[in-house]
Amino acid sequence: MARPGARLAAMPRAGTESWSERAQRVLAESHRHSGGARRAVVELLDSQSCALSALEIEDALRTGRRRVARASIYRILDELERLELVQKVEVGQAMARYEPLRGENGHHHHLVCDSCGAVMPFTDPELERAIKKTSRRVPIDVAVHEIVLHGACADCRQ
Amino acid sequence: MARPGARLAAMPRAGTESWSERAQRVLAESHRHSGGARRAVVELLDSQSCALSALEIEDALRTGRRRVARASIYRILDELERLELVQKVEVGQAMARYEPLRGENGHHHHLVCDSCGAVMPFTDPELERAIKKTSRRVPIDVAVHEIVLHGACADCRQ
DNA sequence: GTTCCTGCAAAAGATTTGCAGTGAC
DNA sequence: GTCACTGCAAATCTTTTGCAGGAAC
Repeated sequence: MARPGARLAAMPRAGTESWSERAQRVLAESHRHSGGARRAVVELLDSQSCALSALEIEDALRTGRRRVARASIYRILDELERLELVQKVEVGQAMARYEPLRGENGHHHHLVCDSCGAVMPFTDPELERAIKKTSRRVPIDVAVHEIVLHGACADCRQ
Repeated sequence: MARPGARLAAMPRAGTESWSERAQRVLAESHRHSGGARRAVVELLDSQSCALSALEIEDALRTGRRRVARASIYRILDELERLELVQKVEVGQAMARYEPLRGENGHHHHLVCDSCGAVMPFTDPELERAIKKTSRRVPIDVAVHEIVLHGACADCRQ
């Protein structure tokens, strides 16, 4: 998984760097060459507020910035995950979603409407405290946690 | 020797029936015919303490009770999910897992070792209270919640 | 010139679907 | 006998891999 040092390298410097800038920097530090596909994916991810699937990224890039091959998207997302720049989120839709890891501030969890498939972010400090406490007493070294609430959204409820 | 309750056990009522019995009953109520594949899957699920993937179920049934076709397993799991007898659990291993919904008592969440892939159940009443409170204030009608803690298990930590 | 990104195509793995045979009623 | 459950095979969908061409250094 994560390489030793990757976590430190991913730490924001002065707190002034945007996620996109930090991602570009960390990528540059761990690669010899730097191509356009990675930049396109990073910039797209940074412009989103919530998780995207690989196929949504392919679609968005095809009609937008710069076409990027599907295989490259998967490879880039894999790399970003290894560097702890994005988190893979599974919300039970038969495909993975990916979103930037922006540190404490951007940390959130997900609501999923099982009817229309909408995915929305939410935050809750109290829940966060509870889960941190739980993480200390379970028999694994918890690196990340994921909470998904499933139900019917306002539009689908009626 | 007289077994107190034996008669009751033979005539299950709402609060005393096992998950397997309830599942069989609900299935019978919503189907015209009843075949052996469904029974085999339900009994296998009932004998497990944690979530199984469709392919693990196929494997376990092939070497055990009764061979069941993969397509049938997926159809049966789908049906059990629709009837709210099982919950589909996504822990980020590129395949779905399924486990019986046993109500308050059996309710639990999951620890996943990202290194070896092990999946373990855990419970936490305080976390449960926190999540119930959260569920009331989010913009969807929460039906089920899912918490997954990722990390390294004791064996993989070294 | 060398290295390594990237795109393309094929492969792999999980899940779904179509259809025919068998078993339940 | 009829209808529905089940098995088999093929199709679909997401993700991964192998390889060759081209871009970055």
